[in-house]
Amino acid sequence: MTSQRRVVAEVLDGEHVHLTADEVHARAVAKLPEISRATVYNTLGELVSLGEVLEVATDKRAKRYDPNAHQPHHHLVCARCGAIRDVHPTGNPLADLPDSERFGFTVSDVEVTYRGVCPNCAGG
Amino acid sequence: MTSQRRVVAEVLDGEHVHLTADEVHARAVAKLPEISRATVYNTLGELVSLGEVLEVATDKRAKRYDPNAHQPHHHLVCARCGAIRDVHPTGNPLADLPDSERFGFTVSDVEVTYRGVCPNCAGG
DNA sequence: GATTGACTTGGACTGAGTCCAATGTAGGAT
DNA sequence: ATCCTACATTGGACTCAGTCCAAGTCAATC
Repeated sequence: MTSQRRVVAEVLDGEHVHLTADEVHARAVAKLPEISRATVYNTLGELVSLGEVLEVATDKRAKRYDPNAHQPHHHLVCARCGAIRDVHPTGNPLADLPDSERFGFTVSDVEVTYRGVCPNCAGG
Repeated sequence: MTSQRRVVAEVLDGEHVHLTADEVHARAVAKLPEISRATVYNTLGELVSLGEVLEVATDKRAKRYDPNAHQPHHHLVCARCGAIRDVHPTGNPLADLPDSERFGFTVSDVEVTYRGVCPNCAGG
């Protein structure tokens, strides 16, 4: 493990962060001025492969990186400001997909994104 | 309504299509050779605003446009080849999000994406 | 101290999408 | 039928996120 990778891992440390790659890069630069974007992308890619970090694509702009990979959860996104909260719905959506709706697929994963308006945006 | 818009609407006609904007453009060009990409994007954007077509962002590449907007449904995506099927799970995931997990948001919508491997990719 | 191989760098490149000024056109007014 | 005008279309430049690659760096090994 190199100093660059350590810095990227440190940036992602913390529970409720959902940073874009560029935001990760910006924060990494603050700690290690000459780290490059390419290295940040490489390291994020490795962390994702290792299962340490999740990619979330809640908006259609940049992917976000979610360090809370070990507790399964879904996301609630504000349609106005883009704020993201981790949420834990009851029930298991995988169980809600009957065999007749699986078309022979081996279904392994489900991703749920709730959309709405956050109190800040609603209040203003 | 102009001929360009008619052509875009025609391309999207059909139940189980999930085309990217470029694919829509390619098919539109086959019917109306000089239609531009910008017009295809404009028209798709309007159809989305009108609620006639849904944007789906199942992979991290191009958005796809789903003309099946009037029957609520979710998507099942093959992790290998990207094939997309419309699915209709039982249950209502909105009801599965308790108030305590809404953080004051006004939640209006939920999007569920199942991932797995399709029979083609599994068999090969 | 030289070799090695993995890691990093920066810049060029790609793909998807947006923006904008110039041009074209549908369809109502005359 | 012709004219007008507001709106639609065009194409090209631009942005943004991300990938690729050749060259450079570094640490551990021989």
